[in-house]
Amino acid sequence: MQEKLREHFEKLISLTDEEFAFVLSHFTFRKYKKHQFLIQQGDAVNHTYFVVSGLLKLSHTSTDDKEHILLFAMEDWWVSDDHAYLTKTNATMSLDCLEDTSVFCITLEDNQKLFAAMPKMEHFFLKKSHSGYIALQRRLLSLLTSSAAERYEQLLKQYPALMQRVNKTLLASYLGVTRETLSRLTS
Amino acid sequence: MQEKLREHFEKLISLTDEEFAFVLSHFTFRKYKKHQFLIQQGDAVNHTYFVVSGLLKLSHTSTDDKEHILLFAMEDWWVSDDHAYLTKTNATMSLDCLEDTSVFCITLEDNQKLFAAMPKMEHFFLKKSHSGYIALQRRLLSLLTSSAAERYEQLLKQYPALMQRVNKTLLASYLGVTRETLSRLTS
DNA sequence: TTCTTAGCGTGATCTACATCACGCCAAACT
DNA sequence: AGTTTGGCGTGATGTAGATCACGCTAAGAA
Repeated sequence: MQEKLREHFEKLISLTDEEFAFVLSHFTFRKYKKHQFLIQQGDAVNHTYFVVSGLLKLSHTSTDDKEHILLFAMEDWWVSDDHAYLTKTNATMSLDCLEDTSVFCITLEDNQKLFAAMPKMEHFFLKKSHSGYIALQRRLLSLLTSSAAERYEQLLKQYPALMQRVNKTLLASYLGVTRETLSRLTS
Repeated sequence: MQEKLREHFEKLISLTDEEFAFVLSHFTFRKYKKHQFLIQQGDAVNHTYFVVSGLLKLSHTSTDDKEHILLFAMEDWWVSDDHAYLTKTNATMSLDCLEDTSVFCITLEDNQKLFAAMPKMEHFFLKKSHSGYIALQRRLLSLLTSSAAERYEQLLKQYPALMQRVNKTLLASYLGVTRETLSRLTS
């Protein structure tokens, strides 16, 4: 369990046992059931989360009550409403479980303490942030350049595992089309 | 000129004269004319750029020859084809000047040296990366939730200065609509 | 068991936006 | 001065995808 977290860090940086123990002391382990919310749109956001197992969705519900999915967070992903988390403002997004899920979470204060004490953790998160940024850019381009059918293909290629775990209504919402349109694309 | 760069860093971290001199030694100052390319789609990407003055566009041209704009980089912005820069792969985007532009640029190697020597620079870039990520998320949501007219409004509000500096064809391409559609929205 | 609800497909219709095709004007070459 | 080019508006028409409205099936809940 802790091993998952450690292995995850050690993909990019190396840690002694003492260092990892120190890092770990800043995190809390938690379990959630399917349908539970980690973040509710409108509420405060106290943590950022590392997914040990399970599946979450980060989504925004617009005033016309439509849900738009920013990302599906699977094993080994970091997820939160980053803006709300970093600026201590209220969430504009919700984060909830599509499956039973276990996470390590960390508060902003602990995060800052950890960074101050261990520059290499900042190095780690800079790399993570870069990958996240690049993935988002790719998705933005995909929305700008591709039709719904093409975006679906790309998603299939990039995250084949998702298809087995997420229902089509949610996939459609991630792709930016309606359930009906996605259904017609696949059938 | 160097002052611009220093002030920019000092919005988030503080630097002694010696430290700034050290930082500066990793950068090169360059000037480009309107229509010049800093990055060409398909070529290698050797630098990331800090815009001192002027205006650039980062864009991707798809196989059907349509240009899609990822961002307009104004004064004080950092810009590159990040993925190509960080992984030393070929650019999938172009970066070119909409106005005469001056920049500080840095290679990946110098960047890494700088980070290794000065953790606080890594701290600085982590914050920048976070803001970039958050801005991209906002834009993604805007594409998912809003009509062309609404996106135009939002852009007006967020970057009023852009309207004076960028022609409508490019604005349309940033918004993800055709020139004609944008024209009909505004008239 | 029966009732309710979630997931999915599908037809009919509607609409935001794209595409194609003009014309006008002002800037910029030659 | 004349000619080309870029920027912009606008009409007519086409189309991807939304919306509304069904019905079917399977899984939970009472």
